[in-house]
Amino acid sequence: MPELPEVETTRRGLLPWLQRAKISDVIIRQRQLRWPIPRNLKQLLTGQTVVDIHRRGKYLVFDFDAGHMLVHLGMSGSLRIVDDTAEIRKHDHIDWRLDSGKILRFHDPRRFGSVHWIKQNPLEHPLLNDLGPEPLEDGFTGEYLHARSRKRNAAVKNFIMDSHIVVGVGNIYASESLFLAGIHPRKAAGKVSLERYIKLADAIKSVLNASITQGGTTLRDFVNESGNPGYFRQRLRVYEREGEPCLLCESKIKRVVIGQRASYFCAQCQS
DNA sequence: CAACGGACCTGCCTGC
DNA sequence: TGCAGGCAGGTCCGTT
Repeated sequence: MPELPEVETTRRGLLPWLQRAKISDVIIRQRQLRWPIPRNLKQLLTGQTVVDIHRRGKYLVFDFDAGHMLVHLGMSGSLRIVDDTAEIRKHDHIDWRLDSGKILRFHDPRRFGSVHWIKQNPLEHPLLNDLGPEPLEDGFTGEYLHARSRKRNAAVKNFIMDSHIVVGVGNIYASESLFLAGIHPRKAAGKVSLERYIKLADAIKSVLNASITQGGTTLRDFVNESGNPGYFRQRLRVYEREGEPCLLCESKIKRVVIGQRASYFCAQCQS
């Protein structure tokens, strides 16, 4: 499910409900996610107050006085604010009960999501300390992509989906960005020119920002903190549009598999 | 190192 | 109706 825009949408939606909220209880119904939930999560969090919520790549970082909780939504995860009257559905794995009476509820059918605890600097967590730059921040440029890609033979689509190169670009936005930049997804990363990487970096920023504005993309599972979908799906130019006309040249959008992931592009507009 | 396939899971859709 | 197979917003890990 969630790529950067969906995680950011979740963060923004949760913040007003969670900032300065105190955790009164933690209920864990399923410990086996991508990694087991820390056994002492309940003891760590009960009585703690949420100070702030940040995002690093696709991780949400919840700050408490005692440390930081990291949450990854995997492919199908979502975090919602509900109250006591909401029925507990299948795959509602964790509830964080708040003093306010509200509940933060983690739902994840595929269980690729995860929850972690780190006492000190969250950026030093092994899952975060080697991540690439944030695509919406200044350190992310075409020059950077060009420099990192030299001698790399992998498809440029795989290259920009590598979180050690740049975070937050998943399968949807990789296809969308490459379309905007006019680059064929199979082209070797090391053979893309600086000029085109500058276009690509701009395309990534603009696609991610546009999606955040629409509350993200909902293909199947994604819902925001209120249980509502995102609306960027209607704006997708190539993703899941196989056989439909390219919005620029009207030739048929193609679907191919690159690195075991579906990839969509226009053979006329992308080279 | 870089690249690739497999692994982790469930649900839903298609076709026989 | 049932069942097998394929596919889905991720990403770590082990093997080449």
